[in-house]
Amino acid sequence: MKFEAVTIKDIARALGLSTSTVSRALRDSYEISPETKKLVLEYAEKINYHPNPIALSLKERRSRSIGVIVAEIANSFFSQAIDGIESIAYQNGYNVIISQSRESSEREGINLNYLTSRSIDGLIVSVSAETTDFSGFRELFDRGMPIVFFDRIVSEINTHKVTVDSYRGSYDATMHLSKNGYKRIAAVAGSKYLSISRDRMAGYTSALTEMGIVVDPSLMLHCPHGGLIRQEVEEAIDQLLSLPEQPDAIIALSDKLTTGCLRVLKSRNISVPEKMGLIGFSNSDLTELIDPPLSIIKQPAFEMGEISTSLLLQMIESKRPPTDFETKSLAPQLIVRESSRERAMIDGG
Amino acid sequence: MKFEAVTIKDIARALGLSTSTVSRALRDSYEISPETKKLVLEYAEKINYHPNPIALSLKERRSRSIGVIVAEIANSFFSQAIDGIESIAYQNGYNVIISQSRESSEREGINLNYLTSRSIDGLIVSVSAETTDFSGFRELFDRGMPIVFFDRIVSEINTHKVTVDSYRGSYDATMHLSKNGYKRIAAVAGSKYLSISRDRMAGYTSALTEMGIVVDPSLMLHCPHGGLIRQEVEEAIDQLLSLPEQPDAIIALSDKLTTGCLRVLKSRNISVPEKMGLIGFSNSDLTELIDPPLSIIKQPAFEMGEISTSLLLQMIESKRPPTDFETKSLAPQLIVRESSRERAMIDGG
DNA sequence: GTTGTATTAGGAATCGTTTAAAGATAACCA
DNA sequence: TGGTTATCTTTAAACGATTCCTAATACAAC
Repeated sequence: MKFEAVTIKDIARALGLSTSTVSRALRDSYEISPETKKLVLEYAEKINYHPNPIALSLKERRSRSIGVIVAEIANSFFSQAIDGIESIAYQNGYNVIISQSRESSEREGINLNYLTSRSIDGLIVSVSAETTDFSGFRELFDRGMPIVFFDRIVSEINTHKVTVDSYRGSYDATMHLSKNGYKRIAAVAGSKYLSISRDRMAGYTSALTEMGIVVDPSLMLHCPHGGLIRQEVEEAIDQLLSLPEQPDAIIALSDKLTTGCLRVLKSRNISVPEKMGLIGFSNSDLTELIDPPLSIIKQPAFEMGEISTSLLLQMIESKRPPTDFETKSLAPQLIVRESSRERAMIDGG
Repeated sequence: MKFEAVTIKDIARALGLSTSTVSRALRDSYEISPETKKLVLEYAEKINYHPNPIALSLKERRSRSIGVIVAEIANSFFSQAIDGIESIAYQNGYNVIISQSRESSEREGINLNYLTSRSIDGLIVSVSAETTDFSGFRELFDRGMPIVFFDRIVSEINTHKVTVDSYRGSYDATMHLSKNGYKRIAAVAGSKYLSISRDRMAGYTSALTEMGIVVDPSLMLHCPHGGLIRQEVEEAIDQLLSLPEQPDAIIALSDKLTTGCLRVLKSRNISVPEKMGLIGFSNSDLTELIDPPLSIIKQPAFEMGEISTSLLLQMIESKRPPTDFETKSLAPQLIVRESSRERAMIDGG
C-alpha cells in the first residue's frame, strides 16, 4: 500500500508557477504578489497540502523528534512522565520516540544506538538500574547531542537534570514512621548504582540518626533490578523476616518495590500495618484502594516530564551549549494512609 | 547545540572517491572492487558512519515510523498494548509515534492531522469514546494509508482489526456472578458509541437471558467518558443505589470504570462484596492487592499490540492493498477473586 | 586495428523543500 | 532612448543518500 501525499510540485504544476514561487507564497514571503499568494494558499488549502516534514528535516538538518529512554512504559511513574514529555513536545511540534531499557544496560546501549541512528535532535533519559558505565551517554553528549536526565540522573555528566528531592522524600517518610511509633525500620532500595537509591537511603539514615536511632546495615537491602524480578523482593523480605530482631516497618524506595513488598508480605501472612508498617514511593493511582490503603511518597511525574522536555527543547533550539546547567529538584508528596498507622493505636486496638 | 553526523560525503572526500562509489561500497554492490569496498567499510566503521535515515526516507518515500492513537498512555491496558506495539515495531526498524485522544474526538482529529502531516507509514488506532464520525479515518484509509484498529474498532471501515472477545468476557463474568448467587446484576459501560461497549453489554444481556433473568434497562448505565471523569461514575453508582430495588452486583465494562466503581462504592460505604458484588474489565497488576481483591476480566493487551503491529507492517510492506482483512478476536481471561465471592457464603458468614 | 566485453568508477538526476541569486517585466524619470 | 527602480518570478544549488546512465581502462577476440 502506498499513501501519496500532495507536494509543492503538484501545486506549481496545477497553477503554472514554479515551485519556488509556491514555496514563497506559502511562507508569505514579501516577494510574492498578494494575488499569487491568495491563489496558491487557496489551492493548497483545497487539496489539503502539508509540507513534507522529511524533506524539511533534511533541509534544516534536524528531525524535530526527541528520544526517550526509560526502564519500562507500563509503569505508573514512567507513563505519567511520558505523558508530560509528550504534552510539551507536541505543543512545540516535536515527535517523541520512546524506548525501554527494562533495567538492562545492554538494551539501553542498543536503544541509544538505535535512537541516534534515527537522527533525533535530543534525548531524555532515566538510566537503567544496571548501568554503571556512562561512556555511551558521555560520548554522545560531547559530540553535541543535547541530553536531559530525569529521575535517575547521572552525576558524571554535566547537563540539565530533573529529579525529585529523594532525600527529603525518604527522610520525611522515615520520620513519619518513627513518629508513629515504629522502632525498627528497614529500607528496601533498588540498585546500588542509581543516584536515587543512594539519595533515598541517605534520607532514611539521616532521619534515623536524627531520631537517635542507630543505623543497622542489616536493615538496609538492595534489589538490583528494582523489583522488576519478583524473586529479589521475596529474598529481601525473607531476609528481613529471618533477622533475630525483626523490623516492624519497611520503607520501600521505589515504585515496583512498594507494591512488590506488600505482595510478598501478604504471601507470608504478615499483616500490614499490624505486624509490619509499610510506606513507599509510588505513583499508582490505585494505592488508596489497596488493602491496607498504602502510605506513599508520590513524585510529580507528569511535571518532571514537562520540565525535562522544556529544558531539552531549550538546549536544542539554542545556538550554543549553555554555560551552566540546571538540576531541578521537585518536592515529593507524602500521602499518609493506613499502611503506616500509628503504632500505639495498633497496640491499643 | 548542534549534533553533526558523519555523511557519505565525508567518507568520499577522505578517501578520494565519489559519493556513488562509497554508497555502492557500503551496500556491497558487485560494481565495486573488493579493495575499494574494504577501504570504505573500514573507514566507515572507524568514523562510526550511519546512513542518515531522513535522507533515506526522502529517497524511499517512506518514514519507517508508525503512528498510534490511544485514549491515554497512563492506563494499564494502553501502556501494555503500546509495549507490545513498540516491541514489534523496533524489531522491524520502525519508530512509534504515540498520541493521546483523552477520549475527545476533537483531540483525536488534531492528532490524526498531526500524525499524517508527520508522514507516517501507517496507523494503529483505538478510537476515542466520543467519536461517532469516522470520516477522517475513512478518507485517510481510502487515500491509501494503512490503518489497523485495535480494542475499540470501527466496523464502518474495512481493514485489519484486533480486538478481544468482549462479548464472551462479559458473558462469562455475568454468568459467574449469577452462578455465585447474585440476583440483580447491574452493568456500567463506557460510551454507547464504542463497539466494545455494545459488545460487552450484549454479552451481559445474553447471559442474563440465558439464566432466565429479565433484562432491566434501569440496570444498564453508560458513562460517556469511560470513567475518565469521576463525576460520571458517581452519578451512575448513585443512580443504581437510588433504585427502588437496588442491584446486588455490578459488572464494570472497562478499565477505568472498574476501579472507579470501587472507589465510589467505598466512598458511599457500600461494602464489596457483602452489599455489592463487583467484577470488571481491568489490566492493572495491582487488582489482587486491592481491598477486596478484585475479580477481573483481563485482556491480552501486550499481545494485542503485537498482533496489530504485525498486521500493520504487513499492510505497509505489501505492494497492493490486501483483498481480505482479518478481524482477530483474542480470548479474555476471567480471574475470580474476592469481590465477586459466592453470595451464599456471604449470607452464611 | 577494430570491436567486444568485463571491470570499476564517476556524473547527474532524484526524493520535497528552501533560498540565494539572477532574470523578467513594467513603470518611471531624465 | 536608455537607465534606474520596483515588483514579481524563475533558475539552480543545497540537504544525504541511491541509482540510472555514461565513461575509462584493460584485455581478449576477430
